[in-house]
Amino acid sequence: MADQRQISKAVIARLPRYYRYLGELMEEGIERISSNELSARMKVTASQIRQDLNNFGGFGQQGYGYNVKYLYTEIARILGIDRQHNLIIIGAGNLGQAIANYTNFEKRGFMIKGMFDINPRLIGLVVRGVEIRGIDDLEQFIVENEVQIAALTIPKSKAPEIADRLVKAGIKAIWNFAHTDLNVPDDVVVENVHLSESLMRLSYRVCSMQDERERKAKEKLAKENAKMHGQEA
Amino acid sequence: MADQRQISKAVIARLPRYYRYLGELMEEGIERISSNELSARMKVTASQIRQDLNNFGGFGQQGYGYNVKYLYTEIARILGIDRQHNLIIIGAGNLGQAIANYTNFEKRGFMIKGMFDINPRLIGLVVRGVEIRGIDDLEQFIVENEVQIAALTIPKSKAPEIADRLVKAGIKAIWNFAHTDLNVPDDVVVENVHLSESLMRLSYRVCSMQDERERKAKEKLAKENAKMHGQEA
DNA sequence: TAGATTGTTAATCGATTAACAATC
DNA sequence: TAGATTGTTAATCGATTAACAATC
Repeated sequence: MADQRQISKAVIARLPRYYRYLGELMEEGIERISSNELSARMKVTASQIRQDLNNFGGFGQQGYGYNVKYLYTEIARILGIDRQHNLIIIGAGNLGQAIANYTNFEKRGFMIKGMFDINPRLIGLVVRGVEIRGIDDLEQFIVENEVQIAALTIPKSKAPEIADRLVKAGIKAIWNFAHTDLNVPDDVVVENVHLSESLMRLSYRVCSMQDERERKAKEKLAKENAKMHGQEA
Repeated sequence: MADQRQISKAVIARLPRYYRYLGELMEEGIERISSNELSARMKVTASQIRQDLNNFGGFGQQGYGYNVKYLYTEIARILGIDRQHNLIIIGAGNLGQAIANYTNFEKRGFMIKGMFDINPRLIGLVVRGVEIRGIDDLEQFIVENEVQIAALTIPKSKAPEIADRLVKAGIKAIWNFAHTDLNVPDDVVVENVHLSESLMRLSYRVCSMQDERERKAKEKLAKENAKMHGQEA
């Protein structure tokens, strides 16, 4: 039931993707799937799928494969999305509202209990049934509503201070969209979503793709040139 | 000048973080830094820093360390953020607008040329000087404005169809926020930002932290119990 | 039973860390 | 020059892939 020894970060990172594909299989009405078939769909090796899943126990059956529905619920359990998580959003700008409006989060057990902002013009507004509050009420609200997770969608300048307040108020995890790293105690989880870093990685890949294209084009040209001269000679 | 052999994905993933820290060092007015000092700040090994940077050439100097400003501009060059990238945003909801409103992207050379949506009530609105257009104009706009990158902030149901249109129109990269994987040719870059997967990873980590806490508490209790009985005997 | 496919061990590959000679 | 710190090679560690016996 409890997770045995330390599972590698790479495995955890892949689990949600398995979960997504299993959900799609269920929608397609597929009842069972072999690691080989899933491997073809997901473009990972069948070996990796079996290895990954076996970190948590044997969910398959020799000669049969995996039962889609069973595996789906098991992964949900492993990820902890079969339980309810109370969540607040700090920063009610576009990003905060985007998160508030994504209904699927609630399907996965992430209940948005409140939103907070310092902008007086936003305070009092209601987004998807959730009222935007002033940041002063933060600590009390966290305790009263048993909030475990805070999404931090505020500018980086305010982030460290708010993070400290969240930690002191007993928050268990911070979903950090601020463009900075946070210093928190070891037992507080920080999951970073650094969009600017993601965009830079994309930039790198675009540029190296471009470089490769140019290199190949040059190579081709050189080859053709050599051939031409060969014909002339 | 051109990147030599294939650099590992892990190294690329770390570059933007180096860039961020170097930017902060510059703001603090620090001119030079050793791999050891940087290692302490960033909480990675000095060895890894030197190894990473040396993939792209020797930016440091023995006995001195690294010149912050020089390294900063070199990493910018490697990441390709010293050049201009023309970008469009498809999907002008909260997430699309959040991206449009993040001014730092433009500082890094990402120019938001246009926004698109199917919602007629959004079409014609202007976000940060960028007009929201109907999706019909997509192909023509991409060609006329030499758009290289498209941020896809639309529901997953529409994503594959739009991705196809983008590819046919000659887009070089897709920054994909839709909750699905995209099938594109090998020479089109896809950088995924799957927020729901990020939140599930956070969920896993919160739960296993909780498990660990409980395990430790139980252990402690057992030990204390044993001690008590020892005293009694 | 025979065929299929898992669970799991062993082999390979790649990434990180340690160590140190080169050199500023 | 002596001290500091890089660049780079070697050693270690971890993750992925291959292979196959177990078993449904």
